[in-house]
Amino acid sequence: MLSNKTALEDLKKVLKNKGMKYTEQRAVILQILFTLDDHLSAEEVHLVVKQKYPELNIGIATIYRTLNFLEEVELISSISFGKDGKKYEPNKKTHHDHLICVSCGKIVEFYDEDIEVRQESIAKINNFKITDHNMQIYGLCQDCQNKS
Amino acid sequence: MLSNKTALEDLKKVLKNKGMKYTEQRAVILQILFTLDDHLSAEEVHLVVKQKYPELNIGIATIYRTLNFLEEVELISSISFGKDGKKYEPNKKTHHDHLICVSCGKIVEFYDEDIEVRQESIAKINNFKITDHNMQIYGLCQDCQNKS
DNA sequence: GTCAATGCAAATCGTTTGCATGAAC
DNA sequence: GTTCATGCAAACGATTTGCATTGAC
Repeated sequence: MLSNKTALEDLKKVLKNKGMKYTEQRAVILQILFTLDDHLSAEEVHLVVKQKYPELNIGIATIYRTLNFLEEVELISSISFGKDGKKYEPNKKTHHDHLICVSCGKIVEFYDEDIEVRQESIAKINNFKITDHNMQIYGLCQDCQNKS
Repeated sequence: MLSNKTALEDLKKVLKNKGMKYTEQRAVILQILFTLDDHLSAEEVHLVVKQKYPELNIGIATIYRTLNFLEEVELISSISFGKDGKKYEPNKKTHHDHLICVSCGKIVEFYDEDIEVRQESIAKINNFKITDHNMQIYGLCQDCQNKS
């Protein structure tokens, strides 16, 4: 479990290791993902940065470059939801999957041990060595069921 | 389970119902998905059509329009794989999920009753009414494990 | 002072749309 | 003959790239 603070420390460490530079842009993008702790698209991150740090005048290219980098070094991760495209979240938590409301877009995280175990056996049966997996359940959340 | 033949019949029926026209382009695209019985991207479908029916001189716009239509009327369905984007498959089979080799791109289909049941309970716990779900397991297939 | 990172604009990729032409009915 | 479907090219949205400038070290 990474806190906001340790994530920043990790960023500095990784950058130094790779001979890369610590910049405010990189720090800010990482912090936003960790403090908002939500699932944000690249554009959404851009909006938040512009709003919270207008003096930075950050470009969309930097957003993309930084998100790609942060994902590469595993400080954040991304998932592609059907229509809504790619979204990023901080790597704070252990593995989990997502319930997504098809009406309002709400995202609920869940973890199910039984499913994890079954996935392992399915991979074994098919002679696959798992590197990763993801699962999305789409449906109507309580609120949206009530509305209709 | 739809065979190649019945799929074509269904297509004709749907088109008539909707006051739309039966064209060779639409038939050919449907047939390719049913006979190859693989997971193809729009571009891949385009390539196959051009190769197998060069005289049709089919445009990429028609490919997209037709794939969208066929998916809408549920003769085919699509899934988005991480890096590889959207792929289409014929609606021949019952529901299933996918194992995907991260090295060679091979796709293996599977169905697991336990997982389906668990998904239902997870949705119930979170007050979601499931409309759909999908799950991908990424890993190395047997062949690619041997290579490395 | 050096080298990497940034912002900007142009380029690119996958997909969609507008429109004149051609094919199905 | 009417209407819908097609091919083509232009438009589009999301993402990436090239390049001159700026900022970290």
